[in-house]
Amino acid sequence: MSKQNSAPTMKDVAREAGVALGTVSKVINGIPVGESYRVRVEAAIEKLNYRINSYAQGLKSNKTYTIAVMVPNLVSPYFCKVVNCINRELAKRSYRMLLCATDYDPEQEQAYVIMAEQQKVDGIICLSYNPKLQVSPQTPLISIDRYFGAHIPCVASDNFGGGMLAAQKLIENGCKRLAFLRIGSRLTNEPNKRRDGFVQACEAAEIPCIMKILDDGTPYEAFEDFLQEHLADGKRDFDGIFCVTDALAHRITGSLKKMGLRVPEDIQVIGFDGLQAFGDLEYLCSTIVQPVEEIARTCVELVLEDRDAKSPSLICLPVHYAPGGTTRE
Amino acid sequence: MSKQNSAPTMKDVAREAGVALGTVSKVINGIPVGESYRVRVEAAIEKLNYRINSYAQGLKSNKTYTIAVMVPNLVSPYFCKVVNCINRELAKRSYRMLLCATDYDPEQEQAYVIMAEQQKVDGIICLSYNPKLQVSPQTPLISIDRYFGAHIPCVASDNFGGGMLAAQKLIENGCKRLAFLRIGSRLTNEPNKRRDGFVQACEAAEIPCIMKILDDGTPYEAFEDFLQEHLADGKRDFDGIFCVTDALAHRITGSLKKMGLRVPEDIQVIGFDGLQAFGDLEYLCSTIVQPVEEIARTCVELVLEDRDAKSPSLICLPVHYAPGGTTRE
DNA sequence: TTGTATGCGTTATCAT
DNA sequence: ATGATAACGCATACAA
Repeated sequence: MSKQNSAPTMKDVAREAGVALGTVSKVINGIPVGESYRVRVEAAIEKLNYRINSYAQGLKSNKTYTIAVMVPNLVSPYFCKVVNCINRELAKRSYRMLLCATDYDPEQEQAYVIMAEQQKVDGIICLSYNPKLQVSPQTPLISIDRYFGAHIPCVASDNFGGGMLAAQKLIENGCKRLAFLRIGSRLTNEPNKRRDGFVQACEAAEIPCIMKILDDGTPYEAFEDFLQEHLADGKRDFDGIFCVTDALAHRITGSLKKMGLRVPEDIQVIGFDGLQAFGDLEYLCSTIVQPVEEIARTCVELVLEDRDAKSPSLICLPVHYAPGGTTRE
Repeated sequence: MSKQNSAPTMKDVAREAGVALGTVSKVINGIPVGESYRVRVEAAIEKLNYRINSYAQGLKSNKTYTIAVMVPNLVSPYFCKVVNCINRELAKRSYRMLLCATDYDPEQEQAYVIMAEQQKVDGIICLSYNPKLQVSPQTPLISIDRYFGAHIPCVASDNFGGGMLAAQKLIENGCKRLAFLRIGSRLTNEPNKRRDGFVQACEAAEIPCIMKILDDGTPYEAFEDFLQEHLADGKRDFDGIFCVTDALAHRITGSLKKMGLRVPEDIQVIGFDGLQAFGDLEYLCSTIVQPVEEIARTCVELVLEDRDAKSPSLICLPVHYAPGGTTRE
């Protein structure tokens, strides 16, 4: 199915209306013209079903009303939610969204950046942990969850505070010894602060805390070994677990049940993200909820902001706790 | 953050390399030029960090290498998976994707179509049940899951076959009386055929079958009343349920458990879609799996296909069954 | 207030 | 093989 040619242009409209090209342009852009002219032009537009050519417009005005949004994929519900919210915020402002799914591949990320630059997007919102990402400074760039440098605003949840909150909630609910579980990129990024907050709150409460941190790519089974080691045969090295994401909390809860442990009666589990079944039903586990709508709104506001207004380099938005059945409330 | 001006143009490259504009264009487009010229031009491109301007290119060539993809949202995991797969297929072919989330709102859908036309996209892939959607015939359009007419190719799963398969599997697993549950748009669309296939297979096997079909917007509780009515106090009007989607199967399973019924021991449940937890873990329920990758690939192939090659008006792709713990295997 | 002419960055046609 | 030049569709400065 290839495109048919010959969509009507402004010139066609002008001829149809019997006016000059410039007049048509003025009508379209809301610049006052004589009433009778306006009516004729509008009629011609209607009659020919004229649509302005954004490519000609963009070429001329050097403004494309398009933002590129880069995420690893649309498999993880968190990324989906981020993209969904950003899409809404952009649509509100009549901006278009170019979606770039990178599959965590630095080469694809870089390729998408080049594409976006060629495409003359008005900005890029990117969720990437690739420290070597090169973006020419001409293109406004907003990062989610990773701090690239003072010149690139980063928007994130209050990961540190969220980690603290997780520890506090577990302790409130009666836990005496805690564990922190994480798998993911070892690269510095904002979500890594979840651990720091968690540890600090444990220390403040004088509650012991064990860590198990796996590098990306390690098979999940390593966690099951860890659980066996600390919880098998009635051993209880800890009675509360904070998982770095809801996805991990979900799998860990499954493993615990397979071991014959009851959640939340024997062990309580808290995740992070605030994911819901099918995006809008119950929480998958007790969790620290990220303010995704606010993150999206902030990113969009920043990326569209006038460059002169110097943006903050890091914005952390508040999280909250939501019970989801894996803690004793 | 507004864009800085003055990205280098072909003219700058030509000046830097000391050649004519046309020569630069040829180098970029792989048209043979003298070796020494090529080298100089490439060096200049590198030095200036030149990026071709897609807007100028698109204006000139009337080809934008952009496809608009319209879905209701990125909340439902099924839509996310569709978008994810289409994105991959487009990226493979160096096409860009303009994402349009419509929220099921016909006005937004129509607005997005107009936007896409202005944007001179090379085609639209749309998942919409809006029967009144107007798309000018110049823009190649492919529909997912809804048949609009012979001139608009529709790509869908074999919903009828999937419905049959669901009945067959329930019967194979020992069910004697079945039920079909559905909620959603009453408008004619491909997924409605799931019921027809299910009914036909029940009739062929001489198995009785009860339906409960709710209009969009009806509160979910109507299903719980239905279940009470037919299954409370040891009554067993049916022992197998086919739900029109995994999302519904998930909720129904929860309701059954709340009623004290065991799944799959007392009642077996099959859904439709093939959704997995976090997009890549276990199935949420026993299910008829849609071939989303193939659907995506087919849509992309069709939308990019030469218009002269007259496309089929309906393509149904085969589904398969996957056990997911809500049936007795 | 209306119309004309020029240029945005690229491609393609045409002489050279 | 290379370089000058004319479109593509729109916006705008400027002339009428």
